[in-house]
Amino acid sequence: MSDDVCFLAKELLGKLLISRTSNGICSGIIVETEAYRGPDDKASHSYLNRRTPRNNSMYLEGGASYIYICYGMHHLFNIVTGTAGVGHAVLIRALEPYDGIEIMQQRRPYKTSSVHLTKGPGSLTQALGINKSLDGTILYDTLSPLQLCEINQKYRSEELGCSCRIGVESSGEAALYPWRYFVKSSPNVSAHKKALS
DNA sequence: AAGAGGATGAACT
DNA sequence: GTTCATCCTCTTG
Repeated sequence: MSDDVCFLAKELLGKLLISRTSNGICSGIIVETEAYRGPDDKASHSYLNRRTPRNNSMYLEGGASYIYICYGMHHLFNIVTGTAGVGHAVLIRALEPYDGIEIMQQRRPYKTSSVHLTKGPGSLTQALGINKSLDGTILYDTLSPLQLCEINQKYRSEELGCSCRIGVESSGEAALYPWRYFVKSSPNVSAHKKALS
């Protein structure tokens, strides 16, 4: 279906993201995502199938990670969803801390409450120790430093919301696409347009 | 070679 | 709600 990456962005809510580093294991439940849909989405780095050294891993087979640096200082973590050569990806915007919370707190330089620990795309990567060296990682391998995992967390459709995406105002019509998905009740979801559904 | 702008977060008013 | 830290990446010349 043409809305595949959007469908998957919603499906990823409730999945567990696990990070394994020399500091230990920690994980969080995905509660906020955004879909970026390949060549026809002006807000996507893969708009018009553009290829640069930065976005190369967006064109990997689905199940890989795409990690890049935003504003020169924040690492943003995406899950590639398309077939090889198609630049579809889902940005992970927020997690609910699940395991290894003390490790995450140690990684966060500011004294943040546990709510803020993994709230926001730049925050969660810092909490899980995600950086560019993990770009292109295969996420379904059980020994991977980054693994996506099914736990039995299901949400009813009325528990989920959607809105337009954050920080893409300059992308014209694409800024209006309702491709941000989130768990309404989660305190870890950014407040931005949380009320829309 | 240079410049503009960016899928942000934290602190402060 | 506003401001600014901070620097990488892409585009243009």
